[in-house]
Amino acid sequence: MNLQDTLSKYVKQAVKDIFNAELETVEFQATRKEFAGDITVVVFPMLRVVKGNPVQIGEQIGAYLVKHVEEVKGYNVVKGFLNVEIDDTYYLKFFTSISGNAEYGFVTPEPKDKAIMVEYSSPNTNKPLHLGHIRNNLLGYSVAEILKASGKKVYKTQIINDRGIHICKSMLAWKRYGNGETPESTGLKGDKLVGNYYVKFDQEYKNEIKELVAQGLSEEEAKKQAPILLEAQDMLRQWEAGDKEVVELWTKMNGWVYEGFDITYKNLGVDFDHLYYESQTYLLGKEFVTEGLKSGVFYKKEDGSVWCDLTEDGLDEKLVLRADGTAVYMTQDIGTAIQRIKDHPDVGGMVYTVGNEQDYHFQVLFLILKKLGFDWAKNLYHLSYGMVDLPSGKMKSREGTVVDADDLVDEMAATAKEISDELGKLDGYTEEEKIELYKTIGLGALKYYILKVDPKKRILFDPKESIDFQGNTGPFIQYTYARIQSILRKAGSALEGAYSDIELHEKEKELLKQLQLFPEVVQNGANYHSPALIANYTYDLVKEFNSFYQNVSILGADNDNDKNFRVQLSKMVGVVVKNAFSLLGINVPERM
RNA sequence: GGUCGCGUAGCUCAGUUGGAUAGAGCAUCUGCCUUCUAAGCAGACGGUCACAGGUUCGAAUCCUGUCGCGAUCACCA
Repeated sequence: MNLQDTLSKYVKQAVKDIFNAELETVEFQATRKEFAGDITVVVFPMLRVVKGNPVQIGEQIGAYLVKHVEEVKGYNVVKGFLNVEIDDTYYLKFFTSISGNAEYGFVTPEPKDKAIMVEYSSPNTNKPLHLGHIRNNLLGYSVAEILKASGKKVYKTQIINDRGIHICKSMLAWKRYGNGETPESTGLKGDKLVGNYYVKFDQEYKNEIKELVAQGLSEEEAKKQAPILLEAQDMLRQWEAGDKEVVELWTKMNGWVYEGFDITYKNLGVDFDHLYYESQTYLLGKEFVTEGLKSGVFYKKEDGSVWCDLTEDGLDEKLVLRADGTAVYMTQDIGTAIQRIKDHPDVGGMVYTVGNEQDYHFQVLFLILKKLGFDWAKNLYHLSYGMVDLPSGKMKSREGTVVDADDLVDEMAATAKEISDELGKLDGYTEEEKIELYKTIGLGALKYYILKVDPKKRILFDPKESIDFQGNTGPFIQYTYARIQSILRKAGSALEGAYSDIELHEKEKELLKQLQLFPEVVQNGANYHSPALIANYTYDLVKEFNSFYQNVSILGADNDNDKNFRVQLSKMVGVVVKNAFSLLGINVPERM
């Protein structure tokens, strides 16, 4: 039984014994720093069942707790707040129970429990990944790791949007203007090469529109009739018909893109258990549209298009199949979801990491899947996150106003190198070790910067104001970890030495309280799908440790008893920092 | 226009069952490296929690309205 449960029980008993009243729940909060005490009971809510002066009530309950609860050594009452002082032995007992547990805070999944599938990334295969994708990847990966740590079995997946008109645009532009260029011949990453032709297409398209407008067409007409667009649409039809030449080109260029993506994913440190390709799932979606037609979930309009009427649910009518029988986004997503459960029958729910611009789409998708009668449809969650905008506004691939993912990762590492060189603490490191470290720190800064903010809020990213390495940042936390490791390297026998009858320093007690919170933080992070909770917790822990470090001598303690305890406490803080950061996908260095 | 989300210090953000004088970082200013890593610590400065009502012993938090920003309302994805 934890402290709060114990106190809760005795507070209820006190109210019963003293006031002859029944208390439903007891409200607790952490005691503010300016008051003595470790945990605070809020008296006000009790006034509903106990009439009287809150201060007096607090006094009486406080006295009762001191008398009956071993862990309570004192109390004070301020207004309606009963501040309870807890004996050091309670905290020391807690520390003994977790010390040396490398998995502290993490829960091992039960094999019989249902798994969760987490989808993230899911790019189009016509352009390189940019900062917006980075947020998506970091969020999805982190939430998957947090769910795992909270005791769930997790599959990471994505749906690769590998078909459609956007791909044909790059293909056509390459065919027309590419002169047979390849990643090998140009030295470009495959996704970058293909992306260039996507941009090229757009330029030509715009030129053609201009010409047509000059010839007297309206802009709207020109946009529809530009020959290059018509040709791309023709290419899409050929692809759907299985035209050998088009499919070959499609396979080749997508292959280049995948090679490029793999490098980016590797650099970001994200991975997937099972990939899905739209080109392989959209047909299943069509099948289930037919099923839904039979069962009356959908209906067909005169022109042959198929719709779902959601007006009774407060939404609109939604198209699920075009009049010409081809699939739309929704068709494909229905098929993908069903395919995933077919492949992984142990999956009982899914998390979709997709930007908030698609909130409506997922509301509709989930509703349709429910209407189709899938029991897992009630466990679908749209992890909706805000856009990453630049000071100039939205990032647009076609207009080249994007922060490229690979470039940004490189720049972060370069900044880490600059700072590290200036500080010059890496004597004895080989060049390879240094490069690895710069990457760890640079990525740590980037990942923390993005993950510490609430997913649903939009992020304004100014490339001119580089990401900080001081204060509430990834490198600060990594630095603290390295600092702890430095102590442990010098600690010798104190790492294993016994200790007893410790009189806790205020800073030590604060650290122990903070350590106590970690398991709950992991669960909250999972429940709220929020890496930000983990990030903020870690920052608080590390801040507390640094204060301890600067105010209390660890290796220079007065006696071995204190020294042993402090070293082992520091080690445990390191373990939690490392574990917490692993949930954010951030590595920690031994030195920096 | 309908729907959804956001609005907290100059800037970036915490504040998740409604609780004490709203907290951090950056920036600005003061101190602290002959002692365990100063990417640090200790402190100062900085707020009509968008605005107006309401519920409550108590509201940044819940409800209503207003304003501002964003997204969405495609036989696009």
